[in-house]
Amino acid sequence: MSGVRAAPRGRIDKRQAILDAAFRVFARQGYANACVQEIAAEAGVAKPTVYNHLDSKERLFREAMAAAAASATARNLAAVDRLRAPGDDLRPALQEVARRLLDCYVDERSRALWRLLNAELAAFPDLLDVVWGEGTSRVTEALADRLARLALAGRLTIADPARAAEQFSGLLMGPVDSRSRLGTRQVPEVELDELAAAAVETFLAAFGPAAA
Amino acid sequence: MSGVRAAPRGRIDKRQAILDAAFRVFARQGYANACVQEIAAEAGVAKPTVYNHLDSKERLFREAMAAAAASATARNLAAVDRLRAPGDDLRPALQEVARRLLDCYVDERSRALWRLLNAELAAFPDLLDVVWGEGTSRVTEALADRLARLALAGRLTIADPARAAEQFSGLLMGPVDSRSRLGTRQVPEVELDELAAAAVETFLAAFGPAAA
Amino acid sequence: MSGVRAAPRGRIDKRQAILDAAFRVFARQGYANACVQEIAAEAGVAKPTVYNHLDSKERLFREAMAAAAASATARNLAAVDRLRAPGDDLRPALQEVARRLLDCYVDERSRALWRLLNAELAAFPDLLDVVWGEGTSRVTEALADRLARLALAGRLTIADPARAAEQFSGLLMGPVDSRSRLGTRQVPEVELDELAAAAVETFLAAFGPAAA
Amino acid sequence: MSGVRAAPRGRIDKRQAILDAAFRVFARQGYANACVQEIAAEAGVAKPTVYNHLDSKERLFREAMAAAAASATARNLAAVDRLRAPGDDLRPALQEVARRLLDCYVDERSRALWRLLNAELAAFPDLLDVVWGEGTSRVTEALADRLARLALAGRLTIADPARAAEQFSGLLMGPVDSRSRLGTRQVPEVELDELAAAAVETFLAAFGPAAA
DNA sequence: CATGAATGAGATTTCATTCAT
DNA sequence: GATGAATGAAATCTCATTCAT
Repeated sequence: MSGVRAAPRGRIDKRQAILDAAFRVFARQGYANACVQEIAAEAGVAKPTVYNHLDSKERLFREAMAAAAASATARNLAAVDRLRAPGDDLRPALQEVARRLLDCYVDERSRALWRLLNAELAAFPDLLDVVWGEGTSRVTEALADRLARLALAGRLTIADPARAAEQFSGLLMGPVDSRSRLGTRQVPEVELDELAAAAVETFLAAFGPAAA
Repeated sequence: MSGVRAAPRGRIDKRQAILDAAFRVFARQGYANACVQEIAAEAGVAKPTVYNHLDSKERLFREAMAAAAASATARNLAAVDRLRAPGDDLRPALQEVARRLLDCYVDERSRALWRLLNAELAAFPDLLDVVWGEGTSRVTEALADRLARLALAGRLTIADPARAAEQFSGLLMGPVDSRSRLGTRQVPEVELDELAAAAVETFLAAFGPAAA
Repeated sequence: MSGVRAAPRGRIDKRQAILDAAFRVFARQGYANACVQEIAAEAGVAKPTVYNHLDSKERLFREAMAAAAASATARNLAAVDRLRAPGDDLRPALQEVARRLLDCYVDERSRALWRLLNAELAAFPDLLDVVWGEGTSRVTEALADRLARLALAGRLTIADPARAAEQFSGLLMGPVDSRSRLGTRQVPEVELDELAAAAVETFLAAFGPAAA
Repeated sequence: MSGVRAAPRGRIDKRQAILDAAFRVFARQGYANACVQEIAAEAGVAKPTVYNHLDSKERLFREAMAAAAASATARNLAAVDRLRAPGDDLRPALQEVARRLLDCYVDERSRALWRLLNAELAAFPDLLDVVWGEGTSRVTEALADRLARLALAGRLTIADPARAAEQFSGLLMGPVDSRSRLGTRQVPEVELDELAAAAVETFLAAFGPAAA
């Protein structure tokens, strides 16, 4: 009666609401401790409704993880994409990338995704492909691609772009893990800025144009 | 030494056996999925015996984690200790430390400890103090101490030893996570050697005596 | 004949289709295990449509059973009716009746009806009236009637026709239950012939004209 | 402390109590409708205790059925055994056998066993071997054996003992099913006597020494 | 001290049934 | 009249934990 013969928006929204609720609950409780009851309550539906949309707790978990991974990957790739047009000076571009990647990394949902992936790797080995394969490794590859371009353009001195990309990530993630104590403490913005700057400093010392 | 008013060795041994079994089972199944039954079976005792030694599943988990963390920390500290007497050339010493730390990191029990820590951080926040505080952060501090000494001796150029130590770790852990796909693939020895060499290369480019 | 103020044929057909599907599903799964969902699917309609035609699973069951019972009874009565005009020699007529009753008995749907009746007797005591009262007992009575007529005509020697009819049935059902292992094995036609012949043989030995 | 170091009678008794309760509940409600909760309550134990003794509802059912079948079979065989020493006149011996078999047949537990067997044959095909194969068919064979001996001794005229035994059973079961309306009505003792007598009457007419 | 047996609490999942379209 | 979506109720099974021996 609403004129345009409303598309089944309700169905889509509800499925999405359930997946979102599921991820939140899994993030709080872990897979085994989370109970479907609570997910349903958090999504504002009855328990069987959850089972109408997703067949089982396992499926619920996989789909919620896949969705979270996709979203995290997108943000990471967007950050790396900043290197596409670096401008005259490379350093500020690299720092911006670094800073954005740190933002991704300290993001609540990203941390949760990471924790859950580590936690359930033994029980759900295929998550590795979904979360890591389609996520982290694609980001590293994208970064490696950009670095390779810059090396070709003579703006960096890199023999193995893949390893350079891995080290760039490591220079960010290692310290931020330490400063945030595995994500249990909020790291002030200014400290993140410093982390990014320090990582780029080290990276450029090793791979900058004058290197070697 | 036994015989004369026997020390309760059997009791201690059994307790240790239970804790070992517990860690193995927790590592395989995660905390929530592990059941005390199985731990008892793996330790070769009956279920109530487990409860005689450790009051509850929670306690069992905490103690097993603490023991594993202590052992991992010891290995890490031993690796770092190699920097106490670096020899004339710094590079081989750093490479040896790097290589030993990688060995620690890819170790089965270490990976399990890490997974469990991530997994149960929300449910057992105090694990952070036990595992990270007494473990990882002490290792980083020890490394920072060594680096600071070397800087004072003019053999490295380091403004912030803590950050340098964090970056050193990051240059190792980032790539090895990537190469081992979160520990699900065995990384060949030779590749670990290369990883260590590359990390030290980058580190020295940034913090070597000639740096800046 | 259609077109002109269409009789609600479609409705009737659909109701029948649902009842047929219901009986098939109940036969396969039993009452409690059958689910309305599956019945709807087997009938090619949606679940609420089933509820539009039949108010509840219980009702669905009763009606499906009643329909199956009516159909089985009709076949049985037709078989017995063969005795209405026995011909000169009684034996072949009796054998034909026996043979047809065996056919009814080994029929897939009949066996299912029987199984379901036994299974749900406790839960649906009224099924006894519908299935047995309107079915089996009417058949036995019809048979008794025929036998009584033949006794009156001096062609059989029967004191209690009801009991004779029951024994006639027993002589068929007992052996066929045994040979078919409760209907789980197909009994070859020739074996059914023999069973019929043997039953009639025994029956005539006891109740034949020369008996006494 | 009870002197003779009590054998683990409690365990055995409890298992038996559970199986008994299970059979009673299954008999009342059917397999699917029975719930373990109720079985536990009827046995006077907690639900998990049931699962400690029998792994699953299915297992519970199978064992309860097997036990009931064994007990029923034993009674039936004992009845048939009466033919071992028939005495001078065969008729009273046959009547006694018949009468005892009827007793077995109208027994509450036997009827329940029969109903459950029919009901769950589709879901548990192997019950056929346990209940029928080890039960009904063994009884029929035992009866056939006895009849064959009597035929050899010239006291009966039987070509096919197996079929004779099946018919003997049929002559009892058919009428008693009818009179008891599938076991829902109690048949008076005197009527059972008559049924037995009538069955033997017919049987002897067909297979008595003077037959044919 | 070690253990077999028992249990209270809670988890996943299924299903008959009803709205709103 | 037919259907997709939603739900209340209940069933099986598991597990941490405690007695009694």
